[in-house]
Amino acid sequence: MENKGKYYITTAIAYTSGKPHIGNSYEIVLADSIARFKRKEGYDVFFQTGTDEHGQKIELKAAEAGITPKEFVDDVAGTIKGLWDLMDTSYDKFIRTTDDYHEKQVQKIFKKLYDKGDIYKGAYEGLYCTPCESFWTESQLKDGKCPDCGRDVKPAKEEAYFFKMSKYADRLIEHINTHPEFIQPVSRKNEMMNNFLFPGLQDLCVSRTSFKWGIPVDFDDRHVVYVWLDALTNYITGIGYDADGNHDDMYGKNWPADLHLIGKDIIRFHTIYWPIFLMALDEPLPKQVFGHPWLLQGDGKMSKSKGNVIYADDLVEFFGVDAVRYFVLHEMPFENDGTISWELLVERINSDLANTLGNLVNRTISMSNKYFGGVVSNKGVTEAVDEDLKAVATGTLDKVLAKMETLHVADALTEIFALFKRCNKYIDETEPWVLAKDEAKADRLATVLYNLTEGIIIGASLLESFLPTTAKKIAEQLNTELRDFDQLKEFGLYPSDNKVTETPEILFARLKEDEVIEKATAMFAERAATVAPAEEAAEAENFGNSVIDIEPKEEILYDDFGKMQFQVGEIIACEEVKKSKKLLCSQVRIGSSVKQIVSGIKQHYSAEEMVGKKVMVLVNLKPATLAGIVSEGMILCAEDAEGNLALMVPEKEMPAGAEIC
RNA sequence: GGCGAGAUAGCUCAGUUGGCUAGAGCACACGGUUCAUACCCGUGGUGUCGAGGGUUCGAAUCCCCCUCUCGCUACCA
Repeated sequence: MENKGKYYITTAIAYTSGKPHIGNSYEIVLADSIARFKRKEGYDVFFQTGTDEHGQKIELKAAEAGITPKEFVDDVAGTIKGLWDLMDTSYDKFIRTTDDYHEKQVQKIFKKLYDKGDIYKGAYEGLYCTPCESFWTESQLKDGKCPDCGRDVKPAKEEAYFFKMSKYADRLIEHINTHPEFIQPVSRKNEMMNNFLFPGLQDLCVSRTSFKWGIPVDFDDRHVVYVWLDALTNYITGIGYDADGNHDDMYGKNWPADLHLIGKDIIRFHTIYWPIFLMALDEPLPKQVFGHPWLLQGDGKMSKSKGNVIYADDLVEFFGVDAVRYFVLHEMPFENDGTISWELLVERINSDLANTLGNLVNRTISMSNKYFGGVVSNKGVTEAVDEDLKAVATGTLDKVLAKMETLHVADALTEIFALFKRCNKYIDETEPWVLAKDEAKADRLATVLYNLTEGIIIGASLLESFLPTTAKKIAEQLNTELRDFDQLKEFGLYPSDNKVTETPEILFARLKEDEVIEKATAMFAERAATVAPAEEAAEAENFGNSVIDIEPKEEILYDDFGKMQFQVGEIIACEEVKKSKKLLCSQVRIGSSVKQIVSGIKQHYSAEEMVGKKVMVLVNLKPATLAGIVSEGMILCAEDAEGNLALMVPEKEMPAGAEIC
């Protein structure tokens, strides 16, 4: 196979806050299939994946578990690597952001950018808006006041490091415009341009002082490096980048990356921040960033306490590795989210893997054994019907190549299965069992079986990148080798008079939907029973007995507190604010008066369930207009790290208007 | 609210620059076949191509408007 040069592909590194579910394990399989395919195309592939192990969330989870953050991430990283291995993925490098060489380079990179002036220490004196909890740069102020609320801004107590994003914005816009392939799918390009680049990039805060579990800024160790700056650089530190220029040869060879494969939720970080960091480092930009869609669970929302979270290892236990690989690859379209459910899994496996492919291999080998003692011979007795089979078999490679070129992996699989379907049809057209009854047709029969065997091995060779184990099994059963791509345009390379296995193994057994669902239901029930008592509190991640730290605010006087009037309010009516996605407009009875209050809680409470609730209200807040509606107060809520809200309600029955003090 | 995408068979979706009786896979029904994992092959849709209007000899495909869904983003007292 000719060498086509290097191909460096990466996945996003997985966040080690917990075991990833199947939707998160999809990416590694997709990347693996692309990596294997590129290798077969003749590229010198380097495939990197790994784990992202710093951040406040991990610090909290470790504390919750009573272990150190490092112990925590060692455990989870081990689990993730185990899953990647279970899925039969052929990564060349598994990087962890706690690896010492990575941490050292991140520190050097931070210093380098600081020395260069792209990172500067927060000059926020007079520029913090307390009510908005936002920092502003001088240029963002309107008439010297907060651009959001128009109030005074004042000196910030917390210092932080910032990255001058705007400095490189024009260059990035230029790059994106001149490289239409850079952001995939293209629809994402518009989102980035319209929402971030055109309105103007704000400088990014790239350090934190509110927690410790991160890479310290070496010249100012009260700060740790922002997790995204830490995580994104894995793509270069993993292949030997050195901030001083003493790169490993691997780096010179592989950078820039050919493809960053990531989830659509982190496209912003990979197509804006990451390219800009690279520009600041004077390094070339990755050639392509593909934000793939998600594989969502169809039958109800996943929840640990319900026990119905599907993990890759569950599916492997039920169906086997290749069946799972096939499903996630096939079910995931290019641009829209895909769905996973037990019903869909059974349907896909039965119709494609068991019926079309497995049965084809099985019936072909069975006939060879039955009619010729397993010997497959090309007797050269061809008929017109053979031509189409041969044309399809030798033409599939180009079709698959074309689909893979644009990363349409699901469509590539469909092309391969079209070949297997064609083989099945060929059996029907040639009717080997009829030929077998006439001894004069023995050579024709042998030729037919030879053609079938050849068609199957061509298909299996194409399938290898996606279902490596299955492809290998087919080759073993046919007693031959899988082929390189440059041998797939020729028909007839299967050695004549070769003998296939006498005992063909069933590749994929047909499944009964109700049995699978019954088994899955039992598994979920058992898991819910064991998980619920112990982990229900911890379930909703950081709820229950976990804790949350927020940025401390300035100390206030009792007088400040005394200025605020809190009362119990009864919601007597509530309706959605049509023009908004998050706002509910409530009529709240407070004593004998009724106030109209708008709250951003539509995603957590429906208008109907709000009615009748007694809630905590800040009543003497200056009225404001939201989405065109006057709001005369504030309904108080608790909020967790994920932004979930809970209304504050009195613990005992209290009348509307009761003072909260 | 801003920007963008989409609404096509029961389900998941294809439908190039407008053109003959609108397609594929799955599911379903019927027929054929028996080598094979009750499998394979064939046949079968009167689908308002989201609603309405317009341009055109002709529109799923172009224009206008409406409804709904989704993504990103803003607001979220």
